[in-house]
Amino acid sequence: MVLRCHCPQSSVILLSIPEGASNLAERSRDPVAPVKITDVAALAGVAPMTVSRVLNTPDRVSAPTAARVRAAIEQLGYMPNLIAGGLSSRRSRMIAAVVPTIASPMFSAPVQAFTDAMGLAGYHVMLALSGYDSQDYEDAQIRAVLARRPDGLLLTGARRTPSIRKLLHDSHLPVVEIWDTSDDPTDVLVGFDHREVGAAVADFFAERGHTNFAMLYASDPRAMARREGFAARVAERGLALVAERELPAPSSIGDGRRGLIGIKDRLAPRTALFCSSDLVAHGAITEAGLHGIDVPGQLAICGFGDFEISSNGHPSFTSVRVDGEVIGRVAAEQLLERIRGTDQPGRVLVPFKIMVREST
Amino acid sequence: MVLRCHCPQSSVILLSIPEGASNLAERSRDPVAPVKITDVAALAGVAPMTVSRVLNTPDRVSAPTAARVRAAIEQLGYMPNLIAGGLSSRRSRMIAAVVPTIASPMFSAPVQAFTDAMGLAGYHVMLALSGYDSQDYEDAQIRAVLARRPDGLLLTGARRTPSIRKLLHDSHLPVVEIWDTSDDPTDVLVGFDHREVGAAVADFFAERGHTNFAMLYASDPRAMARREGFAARVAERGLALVAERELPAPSSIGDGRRGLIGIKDRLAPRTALFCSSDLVAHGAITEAGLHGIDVPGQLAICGFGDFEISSNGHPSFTSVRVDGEVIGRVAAEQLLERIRGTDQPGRVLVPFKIMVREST
DNA sequence: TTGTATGCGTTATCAA
DNA sequence: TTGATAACGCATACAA
Repeated sequence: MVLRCHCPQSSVILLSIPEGASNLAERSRDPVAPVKITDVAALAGVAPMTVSRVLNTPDRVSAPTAARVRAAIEQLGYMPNLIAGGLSSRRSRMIAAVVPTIASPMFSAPVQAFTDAMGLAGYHVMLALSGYDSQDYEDAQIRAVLARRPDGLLLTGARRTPSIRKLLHDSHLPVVEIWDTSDDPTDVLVGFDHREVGAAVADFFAERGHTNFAMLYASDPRAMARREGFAARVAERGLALVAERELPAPSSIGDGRRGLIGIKDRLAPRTALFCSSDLVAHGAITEAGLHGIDVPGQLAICGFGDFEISSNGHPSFTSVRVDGEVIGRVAAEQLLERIRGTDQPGRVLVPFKIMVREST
Repeated sequence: MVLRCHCPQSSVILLSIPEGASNLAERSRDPVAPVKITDVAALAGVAPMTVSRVLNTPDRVSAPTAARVRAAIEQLGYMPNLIAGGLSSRRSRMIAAVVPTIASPMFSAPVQAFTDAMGLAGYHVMLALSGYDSQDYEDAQIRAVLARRPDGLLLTGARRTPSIRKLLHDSHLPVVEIWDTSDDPTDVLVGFDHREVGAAVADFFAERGHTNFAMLYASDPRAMARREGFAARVAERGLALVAERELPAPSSIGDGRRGLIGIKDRLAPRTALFCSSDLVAHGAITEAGLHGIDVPGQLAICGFGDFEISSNGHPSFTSVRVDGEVIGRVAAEQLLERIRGTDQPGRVLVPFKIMVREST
């Protein structure tokens, strides 16, 4: 027997089946009755509520009773049903995380740290990927996860549509927004100002004597905010933005290479280029090398993200460091405090820092 | 007022609160009674069951009734409670994914593709990160997610401890294991044989006339399987493995650099190096350049993963391509078929391919 | 410290 | 096609 794969792009897939291996083929429609709390209670000779207490509030149970209950749990292999518990207690112990993608370190790092930190506190994280294409899709993802009755939400960015904002308000759910800032966040926020980042990079270049600037930026809201801050500061200083180019979001190394090709004829003899991510910067540096453009002599380059490639590649390149892991961990802390009701909503602004390396 | 952050490693965090912004501070302990199915039913003048049918099996409801119900849903902003629905129907419409990390493209790509594909089918994905440190921790993560009563599981690799294997069998849950293969998978499997990969790379090098081999490998089970396949094939051919070094898992570019330093004194004049990931390969190439070791003249290098840096960096380098997105998408397909009961368990072996570039 | 009664919001099942 | 009833498995609230 040969299994068929309905995946159009994967015509190259080889298929096979295990020979005589024992597996779950015999899955029945009538699964073994799973052990429930009443079974444990019966075996331990206590009320179901006592079993529940052993699991949730052990200090309110006497030691000998608890021991009997634990023995029964062990013997039966009891595993509490958190769906039922969640319905009853109205606390799902789940958090929904809505991020554009986890294919970029920009978001995989905070999501990883957030998931780890929430896991330690007994929460599971549901992942919803919103992409970069449409606000409607993000809104739909938020609505969809709300049907799971999460105990809290992690959202990316601080720009919400009015209907989603109203929905979140009415739900009274703790919400942490990351990777951006706003004067009027939905609830808690852990992020930084992307316009400030752009301005800081412009200042950094200007202070090193640059007068000609360029930018390669992805077409996502935050990359565009960095671009605006950069361009505005260049203009304030009366300097020249000689070239810029918008790239797809999220942008890849290849986009950076293509981007550099797109702007290279407009570069001044000594230009300072700000790239909206380290992947773009790496691509731009690679392509510059192939065209004999000297970095940093003719072209100084600053990336964003401080991914490992900026420091451990060769040549190393200057990049704006924002610690995604810290954002994820602090977001978890803040959300947990909101869930426990021990804290007021607020903004946590995380610092960014320009890591100066060989490319500038 | 200044909020304090309890995050020890993040002493550099600046804190502030929004001024006069409207947010969720007024979160009450008695949230607005959420709209439930009975409210919709009352407004539409039907039984709750009819509302449920409009949502879940619309073809079993007459058009006019369905229209009235939909109007009521719209008017009240009703959002079904999937926790309650899950308890009643015994189907949570959630899948748990247990992967070591999403910080590496090795796993973020399949998880992303899997999450997207399952989302289209109405499933949400719960993420559990198992790390690389201990089997016990992975087992604990699997047990923890089972308490959520997922409708299926995505697990990484094909090596399960006996107790987990028994637990999964007894649960009768569809399980898809990815990124490895086994003669005796738990249920469905979408992966490939890492020993074969190692052997194929050894063959590739040998056919190009190499007689001296080296390896840098991460200390995770699959990277070690690639190493075994590589070393075994080198031995079979009667050739020499002149140097190898184990690196932390997951390994970074920096690990690759340090790894190369560790083996460089033992390299033969013409050595073929297999690295367990493209990050390691990139680090090794970078470090080789700094030591004046010519790639590929003195040192030929092959990576694993075919991450973008292998093709779009400079110099480009040879790498083993395995399409993580395809693995994720096919894993979703297979799991959905198992959930629907329309397919038998089996293995899908995805192909790998050596992408030859400038480093060999 | 432990137990009892009740409800969480939905869907399976059967009857009309 | 629609409705009534009874779970689903657990935790809240109160009583003992």
